[in-house]
Amino acid sequence: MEALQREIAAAAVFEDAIDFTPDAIRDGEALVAGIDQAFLGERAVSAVVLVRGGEVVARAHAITPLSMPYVPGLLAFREGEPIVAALETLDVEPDLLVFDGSGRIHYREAGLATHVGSCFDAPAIGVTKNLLCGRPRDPTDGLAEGDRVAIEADDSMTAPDGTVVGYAYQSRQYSESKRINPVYVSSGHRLSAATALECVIACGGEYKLPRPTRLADRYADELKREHGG
DNA sequence: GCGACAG
DNA sequence: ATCTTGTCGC
Repeated sequence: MEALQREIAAAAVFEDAIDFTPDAIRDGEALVAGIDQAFLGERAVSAVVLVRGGEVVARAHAITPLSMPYVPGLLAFREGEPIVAALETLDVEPDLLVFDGSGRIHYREAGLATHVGSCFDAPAIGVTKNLLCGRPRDPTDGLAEGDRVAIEADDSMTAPDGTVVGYAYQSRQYSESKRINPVYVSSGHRLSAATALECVIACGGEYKLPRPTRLADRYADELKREHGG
């Protein structure tokens, strides 16, 4: 599986190859898909929420059996197929896919966002609440809202040491006493690290996670309740 | 052997 | 991710 990830990484494009801009996302000229999952025993509940100009345009989901356990570094093999099942029920093509998982911030530069984005050859971004690997260029605690810190490749990764593979982004910061952790943003496919971050910022949101991801998160919970849990 | 690890 | 009540703060 590691070998396959290296192939996927080789096919992935970590440069801008998109036909929209972050501003287009703000202006409602781009369709963004937020993707997340919840679990029901040995079944995955995959949720997709399509957002345009901050408004929900459509939702799609799929409940499928899981074939693999969770293994750090191999998340795409567990969640990839279930997510594809949900994406296939869409009747429109999103301009951008935003995943709840890493993109290039991955040992072999092949996180969930890279894996699925590359398969669909669609622009993709990975957003996580915890850092899988890589090293922040500067301390990430105590950042102010809007701050960003580059994440560089470390020796646990195949990318050349020091390569900027993503960013820690302080999307929210309420008070200074009880601090919130930043989110980690990385390109999955057809985006540079910097543009991926700009796209996430353009997605907006009132919470820590970008709006599309947050909405998919809640939709997944809603589905989970409906189907027992 | 020790450390470290998305969801 | 998931199991889970109350609770502190804006």
